[in-house]
Amino acid sequence: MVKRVSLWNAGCPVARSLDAIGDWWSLLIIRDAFDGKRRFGEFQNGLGISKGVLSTRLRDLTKRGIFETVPASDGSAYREYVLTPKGRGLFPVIVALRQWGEDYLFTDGEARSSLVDRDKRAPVARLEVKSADGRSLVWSDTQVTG
Amino acid sequence: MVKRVSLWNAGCPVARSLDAIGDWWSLLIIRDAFDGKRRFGEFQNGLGISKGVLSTRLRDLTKRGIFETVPASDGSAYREYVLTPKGRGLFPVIVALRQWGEDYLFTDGEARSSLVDRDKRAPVARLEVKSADGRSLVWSDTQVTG
DNA sequence: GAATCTGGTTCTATCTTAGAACTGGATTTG
DNA sequence: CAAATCCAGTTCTAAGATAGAACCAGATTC
Repeated sequence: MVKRVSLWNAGCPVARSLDAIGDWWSLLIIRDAFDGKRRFGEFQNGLGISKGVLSTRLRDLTKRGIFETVPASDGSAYREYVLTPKGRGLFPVIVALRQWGEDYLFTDGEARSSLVDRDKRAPVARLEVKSADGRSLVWSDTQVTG
Repeated sequence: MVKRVSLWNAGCPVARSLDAIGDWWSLLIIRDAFDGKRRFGEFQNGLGISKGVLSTRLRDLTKRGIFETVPASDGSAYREYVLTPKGRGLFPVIVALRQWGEDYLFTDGEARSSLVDRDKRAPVARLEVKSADGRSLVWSDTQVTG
């Protein structure tokens, strides 16, 4: 990500993460990759994003090591975009965003998608922030140091 | 959040969350609120953000119920911005971003801040995505339905 | 009471996104 | 096998978001 105030020098991991993926579209593209999309046209159709923006974002995310391109899985001459391990490391971020949205942005009974465990078909458990020895923590139990 | 393609109608909690907080600055403002900042000037000095953008963002986040304004804690005539329970619900999102950044965006030994448990001073545990019955899940163990 | 601080508002310039047209290679179809 | 269509982009213009500075009025400090 260029241009804007750089958040890189912050010494804060949150700021560095947002420097990499904090534009309007990147996390949605990453979400779609987790949902199985791989082809340029799949991302574009699913998101309703302009092709120019998608192209720029995919290029940047690939440069940052979040995506890589591989030969298309159907044997055609095209290439597909898949998440690297670094990209897959963003799964808790996507889950956290999903759960916050579920809690606060949908009314009871409103139709929405769910994230489930493939085996049991049960919704994934709520994410919990915990201490090293397993206690559940709310934000006021924590502190940023350094 | 106005203007851009609205992500609200998506039926996807991730998209709705990003509709609310997916601009360049909101999560950083929210991070600073978790770090204890309350005053307009504190946010502005800490972030190095233009006052016009900060003003617009704080107003929008307040309208969305993520922040509320309260009388200043020092008894002056000013007001302060504090997170609502809805805003505090974003703590796992901030922690997830922090942990991804720690894992992938800092080199070994590079100085950075840490999130610790106030009591024990130990770093907070890694977030884990789990099934309803407690198994640890990677993204390929999960599926979006609906 | 003057100086300074505070929390904005307003303005211009630059970057990001929206949307459409264009392009050349790949694939499909008749 | 050639024409039609699909695919993955590139390029362009217009509108919105951000960067940065100037301005302003009320609050606070000295």
